[in-house]
Amino acid sequence: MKLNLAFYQDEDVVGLAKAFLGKVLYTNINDIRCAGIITETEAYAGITDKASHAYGNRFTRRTAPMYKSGGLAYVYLIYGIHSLFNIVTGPEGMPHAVLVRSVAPLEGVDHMKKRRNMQSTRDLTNGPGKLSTALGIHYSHSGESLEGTKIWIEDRGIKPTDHQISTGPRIGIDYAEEDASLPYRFVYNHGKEI
DNA sequence: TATAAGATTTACT
DNA sequence: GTAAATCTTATAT
Repeated sequence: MKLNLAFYQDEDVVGLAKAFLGKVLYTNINDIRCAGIITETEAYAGITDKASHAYGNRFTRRTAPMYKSGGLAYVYLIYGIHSLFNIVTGPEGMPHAVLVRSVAPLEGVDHMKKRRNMQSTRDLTNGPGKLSTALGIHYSHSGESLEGTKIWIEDRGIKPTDHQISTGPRIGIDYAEEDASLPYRFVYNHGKEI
């Protein structure tokens, strides 16, 4: 039930960011298997998006995976401390990516707690740096294929309804000027009946 | 080589 | 609510 490559290679990165809500992110790192339901995403739309690392067709060793065809991980270090996990989408040469900001713990919860040095599941994976730590994702995994055995995404039949999804501007990108207010952030209000 | 700044989290006041 | 932690990357000398 892994998502196939065609799913990732859609050109509509904003639509895809929404479509990833409810999908399940799996990792199998150091022989430890963990999974979480994706509950918050942000779209980063290629070379025209001032919030994107690939804005203005900027190509560096860090951003190189974004330019490949969809279905890879783009992971980078922020503030010297946290690895942030992104899904590379779109066809080759079009540097679209979807940042996973939050997941709900599903499998391997004890291992996640251990990695995060926590006792309860509260706030275990509700932030981009937190979920990477919990799932064992490190910036050295950047460029890793999502068709491989370390990191992948499955459809487990969880489908948020429209009234369970909230939309809003992206977080922490004040530098992006007018693009900072674009409604590219999607939240799955999972477990709540509104 | 040097410098500034960051898709954040956590601990402290 | 405010600030410190911490280091790679991008950009400039």
